[in-house]
Amino acid sequence: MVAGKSEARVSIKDIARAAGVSHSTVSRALGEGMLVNPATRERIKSVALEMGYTPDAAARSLVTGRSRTIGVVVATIADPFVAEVVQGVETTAHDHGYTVVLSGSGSEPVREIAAVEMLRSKRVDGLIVTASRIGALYLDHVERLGVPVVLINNHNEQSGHYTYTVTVDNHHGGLLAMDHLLEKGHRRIAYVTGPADHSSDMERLGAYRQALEARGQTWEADLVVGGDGWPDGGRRALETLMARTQPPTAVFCYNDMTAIGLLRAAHEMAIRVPGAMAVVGFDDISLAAYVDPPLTTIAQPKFEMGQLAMGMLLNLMQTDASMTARLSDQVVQGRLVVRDST
Amino acid sequence: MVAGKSEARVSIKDIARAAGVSHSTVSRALGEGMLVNPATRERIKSVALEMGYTPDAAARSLVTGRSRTIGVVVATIADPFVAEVVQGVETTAHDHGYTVVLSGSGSEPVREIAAVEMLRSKRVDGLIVTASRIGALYLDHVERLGVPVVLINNHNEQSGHYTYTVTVDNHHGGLLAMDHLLEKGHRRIAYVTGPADHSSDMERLGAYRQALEARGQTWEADLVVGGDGWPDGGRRALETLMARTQPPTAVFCYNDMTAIGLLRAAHEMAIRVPGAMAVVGFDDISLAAYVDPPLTTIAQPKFEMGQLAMGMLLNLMQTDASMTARLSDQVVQGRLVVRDST
DNA sequence: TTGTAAGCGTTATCAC
DNA sequence: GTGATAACGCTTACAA
Repeated sequence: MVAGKSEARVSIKDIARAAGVSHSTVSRALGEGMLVNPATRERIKSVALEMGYTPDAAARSLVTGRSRTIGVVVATIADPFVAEVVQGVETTAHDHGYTVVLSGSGSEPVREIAAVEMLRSKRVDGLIVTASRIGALYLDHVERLGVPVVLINNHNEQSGHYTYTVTVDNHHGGLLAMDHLLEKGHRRIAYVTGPADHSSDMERLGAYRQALEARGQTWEADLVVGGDGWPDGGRRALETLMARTQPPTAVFCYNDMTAIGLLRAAHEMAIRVPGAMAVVGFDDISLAAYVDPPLTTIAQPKFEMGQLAMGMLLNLMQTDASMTARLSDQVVQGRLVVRDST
Repeated sequence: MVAGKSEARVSIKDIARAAGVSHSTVSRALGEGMLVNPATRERIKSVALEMGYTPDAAARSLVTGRSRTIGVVVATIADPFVAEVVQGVETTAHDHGYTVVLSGSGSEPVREIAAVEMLRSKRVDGLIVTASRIGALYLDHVERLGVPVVLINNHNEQSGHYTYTVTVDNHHGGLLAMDHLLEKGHRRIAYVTGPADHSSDMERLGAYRQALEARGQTWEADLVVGGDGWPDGGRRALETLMARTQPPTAVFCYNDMTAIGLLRAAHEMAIRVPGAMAVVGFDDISLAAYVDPPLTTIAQPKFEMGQLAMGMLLNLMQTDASMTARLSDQVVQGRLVVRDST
């Protein structure tokens, strides 16, 4: 508690007074590339340190027009996949002097709009969005922020000048999963979907169909059942599947959460995995290795995707907005991780 | 894309010009309780809406001295427990017009200090911290922010005027877990610790010992083994435990992550759970119900704890700093959730 | 190399 | 009820 707990905020002017210079000299001395007498610069710096000075971001932002802040919009941070991506974003942001404003939407349009309005008010320099469904209406709202936007695992249906994407190659990943199952000899394979209208779900489903057709099989509508991206959806999906006249011997799930719920339901219904039913997920969330049996899945480089998204955003933010040399959307590859569920 | 995508930011002055009033009238009209002619207020409001006006938080913050922003410092958002708490914080914050700045420290002191410096610069109005270990040095740094701080699941060793806590009753929770095990007839019960020096770990361990002693048993140092709060720590702990001359028949784990790793190791070592070994965790993370066997655990009201912490912070922030009617630290009770691992 | 002055978008204090 | 005017803390021409 000793000293240092000065009640009053110390400003650049206070330092100027204490160092016997003008406040603009202080500003220059504390800045990077500006020309100041090395001697006075050192003096000013030490005075600043002594007085416990911290620049006021708001004041700086007001004049520079840049906040060194980015917004991150997620459906819910309680989704393990999202959390890992955000960690990648946050780490990279901090390494480059950017601050992250987190905004959960719960997928509710109202909250999403409110969140964007708040970010607009905060004058964020960029935006990273991983909310599950990016409606056209919402994207329009986002575009009006006038700042670069990077979407993670979402298709950029409407190609604005400002929005870019980082996505896992869902088609490739889906093929990896299906080929693995097919190679294991499975012929009746089901697919459990994710949340409706999510582009990554549609692509994974597309790969599912294509893999089947490539083997001369036709996909049966009966074997594609709806999930929601959460364990309960997987549990219900299995119940539906087992009620079919001819249940599948394997199931490819939209994501690990779905697969994990399905695994548990299988256990309760005394369906041996992988003996009676093989299951593969998508994401490779950290707990996938700890369920029983450990889950075979398509690993997404989550942390790296966050880093990549933030890296793109950094580029977009420093690039002169007029220089519209369109960066290319980034696609990363998933990796098949074989564990014991197949 | 139509209209509306005005390149230039529209300010209060632009509205004033368009509405034929002074900028201060606009400010009043847009504000809540100020007296303005109802007619002009409506006119101004509609002009503002039409022009797509959004107030500049930085400018406002500069003059009011409040940023309507709070900082949330976590060790890692990839911890499911943390993520759920943060969700509670974020939801409540947004409901009250506050923005959340997220800062991950990775438990590295350097990053933690850097994070605090950044928050200081951003002039956050308050801080919520769930980083695992709050060293005295760090707390000192935090205190110098001069804003209220709420610690989650951390003891407030150093009682500053500004720091309060929200904690689960670790002792009670630990007793719940132990009593459950004891009632099931277990006599050789082990405890797997969490990260070193974490107050919640020490309290849970304290409860472990007390429960044993209350039954006239002495606790054996051999049965308390070190974990780290993550699955691998649990796995290693079980290996250590099974190497003892007389292994335990039950184990109480610092948290669910630890328990889940231990469960997996048990499976691999062909140790039947709960038959040969009962295990109970702490936290009730969402996946606890999905491992095999579903984990018996002490549920913490994570979301509510986040809400509570944010609620306290809201109080502290609006309360005149001088009015030091010390709010009391909040302690919430855990709940025993019996599943199949015991 | 340094100081003076203007201005970023608000709110707040005065007069009128 | 409304309009000047002065801050808030900073960066950035422009002068000296």
